[in-house]
Amino acid sequence: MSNYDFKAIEEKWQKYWEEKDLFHCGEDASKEKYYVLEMFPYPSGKLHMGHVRNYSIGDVIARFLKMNGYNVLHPMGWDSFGLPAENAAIKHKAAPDKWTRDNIREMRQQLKMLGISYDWDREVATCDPRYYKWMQWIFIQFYKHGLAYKKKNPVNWCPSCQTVLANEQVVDGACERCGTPVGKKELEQWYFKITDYADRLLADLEKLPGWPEKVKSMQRNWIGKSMGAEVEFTIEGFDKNLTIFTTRPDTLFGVTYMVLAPEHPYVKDLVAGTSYEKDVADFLDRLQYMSEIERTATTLEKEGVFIGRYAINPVNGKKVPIYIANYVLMDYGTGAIMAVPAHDTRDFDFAKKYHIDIIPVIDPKKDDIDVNDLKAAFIEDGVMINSGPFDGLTVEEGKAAIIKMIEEKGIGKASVNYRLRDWLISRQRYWGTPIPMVYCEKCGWVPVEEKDLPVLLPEDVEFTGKGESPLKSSESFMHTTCPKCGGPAVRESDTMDTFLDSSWYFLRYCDARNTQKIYDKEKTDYWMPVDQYIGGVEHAILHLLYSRFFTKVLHDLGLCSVEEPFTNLLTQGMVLKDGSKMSKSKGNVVSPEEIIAKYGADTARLFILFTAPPERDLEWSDTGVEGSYRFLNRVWRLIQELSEVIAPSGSPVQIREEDKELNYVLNTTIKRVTDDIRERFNFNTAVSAIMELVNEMYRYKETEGRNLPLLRKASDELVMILSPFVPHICEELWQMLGHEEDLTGQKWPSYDEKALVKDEIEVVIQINGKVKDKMNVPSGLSKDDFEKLVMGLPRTKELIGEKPVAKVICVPGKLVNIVVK
RNA sequence: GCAGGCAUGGCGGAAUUGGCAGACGCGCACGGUUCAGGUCCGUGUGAAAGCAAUUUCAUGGAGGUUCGAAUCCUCUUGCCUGCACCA
Repeated sequence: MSNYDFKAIEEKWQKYWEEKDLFHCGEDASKEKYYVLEMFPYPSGKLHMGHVRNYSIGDVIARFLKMNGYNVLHPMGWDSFGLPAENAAIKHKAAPDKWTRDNIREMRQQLKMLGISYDWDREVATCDPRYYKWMQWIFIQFYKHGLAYKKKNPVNWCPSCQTVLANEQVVDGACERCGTPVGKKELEQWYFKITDYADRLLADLEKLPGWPEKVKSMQRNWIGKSMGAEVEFTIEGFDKNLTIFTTRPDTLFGVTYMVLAPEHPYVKDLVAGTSYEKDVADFLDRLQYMSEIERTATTLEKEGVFIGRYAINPVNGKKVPIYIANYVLMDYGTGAIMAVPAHDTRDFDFAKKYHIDIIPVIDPKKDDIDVNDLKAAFIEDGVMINSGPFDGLTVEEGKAAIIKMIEEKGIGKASVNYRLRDWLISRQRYWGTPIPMVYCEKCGWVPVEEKDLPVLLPEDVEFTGKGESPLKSSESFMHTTCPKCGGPAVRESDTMDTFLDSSWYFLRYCDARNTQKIYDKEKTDYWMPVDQYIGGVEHAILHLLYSRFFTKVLHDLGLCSVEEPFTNLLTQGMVLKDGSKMSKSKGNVVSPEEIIAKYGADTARLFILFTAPPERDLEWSDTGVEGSYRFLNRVWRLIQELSEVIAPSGSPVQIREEDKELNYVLNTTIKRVTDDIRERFNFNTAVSAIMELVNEMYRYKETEGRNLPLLRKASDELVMILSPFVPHICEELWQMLGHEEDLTGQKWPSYDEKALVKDEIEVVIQINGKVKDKMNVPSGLSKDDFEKLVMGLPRTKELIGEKPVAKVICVPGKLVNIVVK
């Protein structure tokens, strides 16, 4: 009897898999393909438990499907551009390149220690010139198709990271990375035209039944589509019309004032030379001292000033005052609104404060609301009033009718607005993909020619951490010639947002070593889409939205057949300790290294897969880990003992009466595990089922005259169905059972339908829906026979007693419910 | 405010189509093995009442549909997540 020496076993099999190159895959038209992908990590240096969870889940799926005959693509790589490497460079004077490569080496080693079945031949690192060459190539395709443009705009600026941020990277007014409050800065930057795809990104969410509702709803929210109308108001004594956006054209007759965003370009001209000029300047001054967070807080008191001008309502010719106010934002809609205090909460508050008229145009038709003395804005459905020819229409009808009218009169049109902004992709940082653009005095912005890619990151740079791209400090990098006219030119010194790098890596995996093209389209056509994508819900908006955008653009450019990259998405829960996320600052980190050293990778994997279903948060438990370790030892002892006595492999199995229970448990377990992995990803219940089988085998092996061929079959199949979860110990046990070939190449066991049916089944007898007794009856009876049998039993008669039977409900094979008066 | 999700023993969680609530594991208790501790093996373990057979209660709360509800419907409470002066 030997002990379960996990360390030796895990090293042995990891080496074996690597030497045999067992997880390498290629296109094979004769097999059904399956692309399983886990979100690639940032190489911070050490794996954490969240990684272990992510990759263990993916590995169960990959190994299971491989055993089920699928051609499985399961790659891994590194999202290796980004700030930490550059900060390390500033702090320790270490080259970002070396720092990153060291970390990758270390983390690759740790991943191998977990025994995840990756095809390492497809490994990519986004900081590798062989990868970012194609990133630059994609940028140029975007540029050539009008999807990349440069624009001067107030942008989000993180004073700590010393770089700009995309809207998506600003969380609660602070930097997503470091938590520093974000400011505004006027800068000329590169943008991607994601707004061109807003409608498709929204509509195609309907094509993703395999995504969690939560993620789809977050994306819908983020895209923020509003249907409404644009209406033009004339301004008294001013030659330009004021265009507003509204979602409530039906309330157009209830407009009592207008509001412009303080930054609205008209404001200056409208007050120039009037007595209101000073009021407006004072108001703008006050706003400037506020941070973005204060400025946009919902709790902020609504404030504004009248600017001395009037607009004319185009539908009734009414003259209404124009205000500027803090609650109207320049970067949504047209930066101007029509205010209908009777039917908008914000307008109502503002009108009350500044004593502006409130004219109801929607009648609530409710007794408890007096239309002419509203206590609050009425924002629900009702019937139009005070609206001339439109009186009597419902809100829905009114919207359509008014839009039709303004379109006919040429004073407005139906319009759609999105919350989504174009994607700001420039970063004033070193450790990212250089933007392959050159500026020439004569020709303007010119893309670098394809033959000159990649534009390599220079090494002679200074890391100051001061607001300007370090690339600027490299003379040799900056000065170049114009690809168009050959004259002197300078390079773009900014690098790309690292979210670009991760928006197409799943395509590159399909043909990761191609040096001639971004990839061979035939290969992506074979592998794409990703059948199962797995990662944390924190990427629900950023990464997943950007990846969908890239896929659609590449599709439109004829580079990709699919329009959606990820068919199924599994968002795994967090790994918690003492109720909160593991973090260094809280001091509640359990390191994977530590657990692997103490119990082995198989125990770590088993614990994580068994303790909670994948979508839920997982509470770390030291005793739970012990339990998983205990179970593996139990399996080890069982198979070790049986391997010495059981019949040889392939012995014919005869099932006798006394073998039926084990045979039943064995077959149901295979069915449960198969279904749990394939249909539901419920690894916790799959493991439970296997534990029950092990318990039954322990019981059965002590019985007299045990069936040795059956025990052989049970042992083999137990090891096989356990192997996707804990592959190392299973390979070892498989070998112990006398098999010459490795377990990884085995075919997943099937179950015998006949063995799933017992001769006798336990049924429940209920009186008025309450369980009164249980009894065994032969299985496979018809409904009538079953009812006759049960009703004829003395025990049933006893339970009914003297009471008259009103009804009998009979579910064959399950229960009989007798309703008595 | 809007949107999405969650709620089951001391704990993690099961219950797949409306059909035995609490599988499996942790923890705990008792017994065996042991010089002893650990390991391992066995038994028990939702609550309350009872010597017991058994009975009653129980899936956040209140109603409802149904022969039958953790599961379906209505309302409600608490928690988590996302968005938010978005016109």
